[in-house]
Parts: sequence; structure tokens; C-alpha cells
Amino acid sequence: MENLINFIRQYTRLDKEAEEALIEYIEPGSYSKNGYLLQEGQICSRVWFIQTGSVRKFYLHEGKEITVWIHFENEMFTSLSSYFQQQPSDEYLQACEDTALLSISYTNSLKLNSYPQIGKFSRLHLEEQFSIIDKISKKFSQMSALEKYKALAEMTPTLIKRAKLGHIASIMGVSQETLSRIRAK
Amino acid sequence: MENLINFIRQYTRLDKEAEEALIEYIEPGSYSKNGYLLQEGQICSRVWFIQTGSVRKFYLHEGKEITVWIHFENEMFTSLSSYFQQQPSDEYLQACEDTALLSISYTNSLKLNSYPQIGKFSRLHLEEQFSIIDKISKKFSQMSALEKYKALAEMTPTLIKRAKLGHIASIMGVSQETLSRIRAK
DNA sequence: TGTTTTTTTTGATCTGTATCAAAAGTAAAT
DNA sequence: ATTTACTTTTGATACAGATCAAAAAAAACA
Repeated sequence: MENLINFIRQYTRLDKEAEEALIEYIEPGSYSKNGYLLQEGQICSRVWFIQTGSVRKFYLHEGKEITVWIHFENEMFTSLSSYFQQQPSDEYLQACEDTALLSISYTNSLKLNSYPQIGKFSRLHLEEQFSIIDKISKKFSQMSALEKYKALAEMTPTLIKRAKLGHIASIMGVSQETLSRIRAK
Repeated sequence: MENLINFIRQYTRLDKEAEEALIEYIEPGSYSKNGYLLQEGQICSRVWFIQTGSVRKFYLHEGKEITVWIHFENEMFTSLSSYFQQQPSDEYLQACEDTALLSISYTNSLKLNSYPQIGKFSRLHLEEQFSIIDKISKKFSQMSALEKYKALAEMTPTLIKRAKLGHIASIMGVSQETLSRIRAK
């Protein structure tokens, strides 16, 4: 619980009231390896924060799993369009290993966002995430497979270390054969 | 001015106070064709709203202009990472034609966001834009050049009608020769 | 209205990465 | 420990789209 509250404190100070509301609304939970936090077609009702473990976001295209990203400890995530617009998800969220999480329900997040400090956190965190995605996707779009791999290894060593080759290749948008050949130098 | 205020009203109601603050801080401005709203290296100090005309966002990669997107009437835009993180921009914003705009400075937007209703608008608008980008980029990443063109024509007919071929091709991430061949069916 | 500049089209060739197939390596389960 | 299942590597071939070059068309300008 403190984990997530400290995460929020990186963006804004929190007075007693806001902190108490957070303590009331943050819920712990866990999934065992390969368990689904969310499946296609469901409306995503929570935003999560990882305490231990990892969660893969993917969708199906012509029967094949396309991995979007993998989240690790101390990261916050949700299924963006499904959670924000409360519409059926086009993607899956699956635990890559036994995973302990904290989460806030959509309904409670509406209540929390009416606390000015928490509303500010939400806005600043969104701004930051949006900025990061924007920068990365521009960079990646101009890179060869080798360059993307090097950039990814530089940016997110945890991903390279802990994710399996096929998933990394999918995030990079190349086949796993290509990534295997890149690694073989 | 009413244009932008009505745009905001699509996301939240505005009481008298908030509306008056907006009226105070929204500034009109204009650029003639090919004029730069922002150049690489500058810190983006404004978020804009187009009244008439269009603005192209692009960056340079190995001397070549890569077009990210083109905005038209009644759209709000800024240079995301530069504006939100107040750091030097990696991109340019250039008027494609004579363009009339409304804008809010970064400093004033901080003041405006302390009005709960305007803070809420900012958050909801960010959530919506983030959701849209997320959905589109997933779709596009799995499409051939022809499929991307069809999807773009469906989604944003204005772009196809008013932007020049080279810019559309660049947005799609293909060469202009390839797009020309696609159009020739 | 003719002239210059910019944009789009067409043709020929090249290339990075996909795909298919199968072997090798690694981990999980009985 | 062996079997079974999953993951990664290696090899051969194919193709969508890039690049280079230049002509044709359209727009801007004088």
C-alpha cells in the first residue's frame, strides 16, 4: 500500500484527507502465473500497480498474440481505452509469473480524482506516460530491428532480462527468428 | 474564443468563474502559410486550438522530414513531451496554410488547471487522446500500406483531401512512391 | 500566359525481414 | 531420470516496400 502511495507522492504532495481516501480505496490482489487480469471483450474496471511479478499486455491479430508491452515492479498500468472510455477491451492482460498487485476500481478512481491532489497526480502521470510513448514511438518507427533491440536493451534492461524472446520480438514488431539472428550477432 | 470554450464544454460543465478565467487566458493568434509555431530545440510554451487552417507536426531524421500528423479546424494540439515536461522539442509545428488559432500559455494552463472543472477537462481530454493513439497505433502496426491508406481515408477524410501526398505517405510510414502506386490502384 | 518550382507518377532494381520448415536446446511434469 | 512440452536457433526462399532515376503533371510565380 505504501508502495503505491509513495509512487503518487513523486508527482504531488498528499494531505491527510487524500491519503486516507487512498488507503480506503487501494485494494491488494494477486494472480498466479498465466492468470488473466483482463480478457478481450471485458470492460477494464481497474488500474493496477505491481508489487512483485510482471504482467504482459497483448492482443490477437489473425490468431497470433501481439505483445504490446510487459510491466514489472513499481509500474502502474491499465487497458487504456477500455478503462478510460469504459468500453470492451481489445486486449488481454496476463501475469507472466506469480504476481502481487495493488489496484483501484474505476468507480473509486472517480471519487479519488475529485481530491484536487489526486486529480493532479492523474493528470501529471498521464502527461508523463503520453510524453514517453510519443517519444519512443517516433524513435522506434525510424529504426532497423537491430537498432530497436539496442535501444530497448538500453532503455529497459529488465524487459530484456526477464521476458522471453518471442515476446520481446513481438514488442519490437519483428519475427522471433529475426530477433534470434540479431542476438547471435 | 467561444469555439474553444464549447470544445471544453464537451467534456465538463463550466461555472462562471472557470469560464471567466478561460476568457482571460485564451489568446488569439495567426500564422501565415509555412510559418513555424515551434521549431526543434525550443521549449513548447503553448497548447493551440485551430479556428481555420491546418498545422503539420514533423521531425527530422537523417535530414528528412518525417510527418507525425496534421491537425485541422477545431482540434487541440501541442508538442506533447516538450509542453508537458517543459523540455526542448524534438519536433516542428508548421502552418500548412494561413492559419488562425487560439492558444493558452503553459504558465496560464497551470493556473487554469487549478479550477477543478478545467483540471477535469484536461484529464478527460488526455485520457481520450491517449486512448485514441493507443488504438490507432495497434491497428496500424499490423496493416499493409494499402490497408493503412484505406483505414486513414475512412478515419480522417479531411487529411486525405487536404494534405499533400508526400505528407500522407510519411504519416503512414511508407515512401511517397509507394503511396502513389497504391492510389493508382 | 509563359516560366519556374514543386509535387506526383512511373519504371527498374535492391534489400531487410517475413515465412516455412525443421533441428537443437531448455524447462516442466510424471 | 525420462518423457513431454515449450522455446530458441538455423537454413532456405519469397516478397512488400525502399531506393534511385527521370518523366509528367500541377501549382506558384513573374
